[in-house]
Amino acid sequence: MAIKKTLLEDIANQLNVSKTLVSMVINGKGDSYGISKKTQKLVLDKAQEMEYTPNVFARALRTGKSHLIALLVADISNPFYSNIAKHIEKALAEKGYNLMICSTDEDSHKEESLISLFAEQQFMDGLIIATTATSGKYFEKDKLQNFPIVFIDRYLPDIKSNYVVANNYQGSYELTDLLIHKGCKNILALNISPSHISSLTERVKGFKDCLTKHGIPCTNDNIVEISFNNIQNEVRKALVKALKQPKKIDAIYTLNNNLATACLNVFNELNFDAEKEGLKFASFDDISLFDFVKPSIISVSQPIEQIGFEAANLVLKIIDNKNTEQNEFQNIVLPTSIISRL
Amino acid sequence: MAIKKTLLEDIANQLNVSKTLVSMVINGKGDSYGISKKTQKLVLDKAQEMEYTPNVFARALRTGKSHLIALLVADISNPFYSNIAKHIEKALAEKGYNLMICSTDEDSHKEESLISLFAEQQFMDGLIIATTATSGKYFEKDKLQNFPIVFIDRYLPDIKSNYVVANNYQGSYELTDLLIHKGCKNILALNISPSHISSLTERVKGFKDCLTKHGIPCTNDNIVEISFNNIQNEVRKALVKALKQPKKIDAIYTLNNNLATACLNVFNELNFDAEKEGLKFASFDDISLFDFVKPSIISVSQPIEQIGFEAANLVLKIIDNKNTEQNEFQNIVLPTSIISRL
DNA sequence: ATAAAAATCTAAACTTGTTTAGTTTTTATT
DNA sequence: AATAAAAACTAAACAAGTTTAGATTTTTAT
Repeated sequence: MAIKKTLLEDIANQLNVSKTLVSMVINGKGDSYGISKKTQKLVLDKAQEMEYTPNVFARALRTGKSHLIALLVADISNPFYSNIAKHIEKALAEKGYNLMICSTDEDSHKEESLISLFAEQQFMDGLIIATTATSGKYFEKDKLQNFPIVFIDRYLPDIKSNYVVANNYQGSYELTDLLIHKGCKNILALNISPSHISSLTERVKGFKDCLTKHGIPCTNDNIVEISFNNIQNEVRKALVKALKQPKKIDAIYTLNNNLATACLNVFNELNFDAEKEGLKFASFDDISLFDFVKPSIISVSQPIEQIGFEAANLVLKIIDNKNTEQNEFQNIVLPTSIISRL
Repeated sequence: MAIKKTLLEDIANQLNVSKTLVSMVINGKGDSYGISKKTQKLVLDKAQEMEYTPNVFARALRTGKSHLIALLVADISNPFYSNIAKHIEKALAEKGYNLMICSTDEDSHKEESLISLFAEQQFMDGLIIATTATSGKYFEKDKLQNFPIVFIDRYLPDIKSNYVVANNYQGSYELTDLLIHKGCKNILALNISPSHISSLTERVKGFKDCLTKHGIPCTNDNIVEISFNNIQNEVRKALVKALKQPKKIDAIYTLNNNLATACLNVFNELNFDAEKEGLKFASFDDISLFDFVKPSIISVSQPIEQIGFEAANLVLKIIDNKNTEQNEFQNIVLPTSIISRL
């Protein structure tokens, strides 16, 4: 029924040569191993004729290289991650690597078991990860020491590592600055938990520092934390509470795109017209559809294409350098831009 | 430097048993091979202690099963696909399978070379694909005959296959019907090319059939085709042309979400207020942010979660049935729903 | 105590490539 | 023509598991 796959040996038998020779030629090492041009052509032609495709597993088993890179993110349906994924995939494909994408659901146990599956026993040649880990402890285990890992979006401040991130502090600072210049004095920031991840702590810091610089006090009421697994309900509760406080808030700043969407939903539910109420709406992370959303959204746009490109190339570079035992960590911080829409 | 990985043999040596035995126990076949409970516990404990993880490649090479499923879509950054991907991944993970996602960019050459890489030599145990192929010819080649493939979103009418799709005809018909009931008489539909794919032809058919039923003529001017690689420019051209036609259009219906976004962009560019102009805006594919977009969008929402779930389970079912040579193709067509937002 | 039966375990083959260490063939040199 | 050097090629080991066929050991029955 199923057609038998062509093996190296089948080609070798047809041509009366050794499978060693066939392997060498197929891998483009014919010249360096001194295989005559004539024989090389014979092999290549026969391989094509028999539609030979190498068995990925046999090759990976022997060479220890799978040409697979894993991408671990909290949620591949988040446009921020799916767009990064697209650009990573593209950059990797150009170098003959394939990408394997998995979601961790912001669950560090799931993250660890995926890393264990992928990194140990060299299933993957490398890993690009938006980690949900609290600390770098897990990444310090012996078995991961020599494994190429590039952190994106978030890094772990307590360990040295390779990472590619946006300048979250700067972006958040600038956005806050813009709001203040537009006259906002009582901004409600919505943060998401787990909030220990670096991108969020830096956004919070940028927000607070900017308020401080402008002499605006920042109380506990100014930053509310929403849990990842119950966004919609908690945002509703937070907004309802904030909107009926005596000291009127004049801006809402959501610290990522999930929160922004949840906020918009609540506005709809409550039939709340932010623009009419003189409330500015701002968010970290830009989505293309934000251009058409009401109320208009002031946002911080991350250099998504560049993050993907840099991450892909960095992980490949580390893989190449693996033998040379170079141990210098690369930290790439990319600038964000404000999209003001006003 | 790098810590040596634990092998089956290491465990066997430590316990003075054969690696055969260790393999059996680790794979949960201890009982069926009559390994004593005591020995099983010893092995399991030692494996845990030594942090054993099997080499995926050696296992896959010997068993011919990788526990990997590939998902091929045109563009993983399209929210429709990334959301499906998320649900597929979830359903597969529950059964111990991992998902590998790749983009084809609507390029059938890229699609074929990925399929060749994945399907031949059993790199993947199965494939879920939103194909960009024009015909089923490629999928009829001998080497793919016994390979588990599930088509999603689009199927190929000229071959028998397993597929999970939304009822594109019905959804499009209902949407058109709604527009007509709202008084629209001259609807401009924007289609995307390559337009041969089944989801689009059926949406077009639903659109046309509904017009016909209502006695509304459908001319060439009513359906404009936009090419995937130049969406923004071509949509602009099409809209500019349509808007200055003598016979005023009273609705725009984009046949997928990419076109909807492009349209919105053009509205912005032209400073065109569709609602003020009495123009209804409708689209196949719903995105959550559509809830907040101006102009408001009438849309057809596909059962994304269900598509993902069904596709994942179908491919696993085919894999299970592979031995039993069952050859009945499953065709799952799921209902859509209209989101009217008016 | 001993044969038969049941329980427990293992040596070696096998999966399909890549690589090492070498052999055979051809060409060049004296 | 004999020898050295270069060119072209190959046998066998190897990667790390799984599986087959069979070997021990233990238990049961007489």
